[in-house]
Amino acid sequence: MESLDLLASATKAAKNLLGSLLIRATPQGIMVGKIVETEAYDQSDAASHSFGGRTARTDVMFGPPGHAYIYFTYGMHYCLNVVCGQPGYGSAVLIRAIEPLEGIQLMKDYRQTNDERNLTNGPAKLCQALMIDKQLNGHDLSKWPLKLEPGAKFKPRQIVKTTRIGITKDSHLLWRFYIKDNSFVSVPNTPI
DNA sequence: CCGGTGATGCCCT
DNA sequence: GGGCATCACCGGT
Repeated sequence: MESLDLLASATKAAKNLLGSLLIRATPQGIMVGKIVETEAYDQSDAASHSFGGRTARTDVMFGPPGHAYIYFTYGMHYCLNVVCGQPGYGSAVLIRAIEPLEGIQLMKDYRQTNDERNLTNGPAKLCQALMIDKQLNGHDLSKWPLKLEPGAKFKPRQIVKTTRIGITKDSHLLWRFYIKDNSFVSVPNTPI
């Protein structure tokens, strides 16, 4: 996982994570997806959960890189982040969308839909598809049952850099990154 | 296709 | 008690 350079800043790690693979094992089978959309968050940034300091909820964000920070929001949804940066500094990369590669029928079962385009094109949708919830908060992503592995590399011209979704503070920052022309991106062509 | 809105529970002020 | 790193559904176009 060294090649992902997760000790880097959140914005750099967010770009590095594009194309890497998320691999999930459940009793029902294995699922694999390629990360196609990410957002960076760090403690200098008012939109970040780590802004304003370490709390019980955000503790994992301040821990070692390569672990999963999973939070619960809007009373019903989970979202997955990959912790990055130096331990002690609260930063992470939100995984906003993946492209389903393997175990697609299982993802459809967990999502209770047959619409492949709508399976994993959003942070809460991909958690539901991969059966990810708070039980995996703090999990080391080099280990089963949820692994992160390096995958395809993308050139800068293949990566779109734009504003983050669903925030109000520091909303001008261009801290969202996605793979150009990939049909599993949650919100393509955001006007800046 | 698009914008508006209700669901629903936890955390922090 | 307010606000939320969201989603599905609804109605008008």
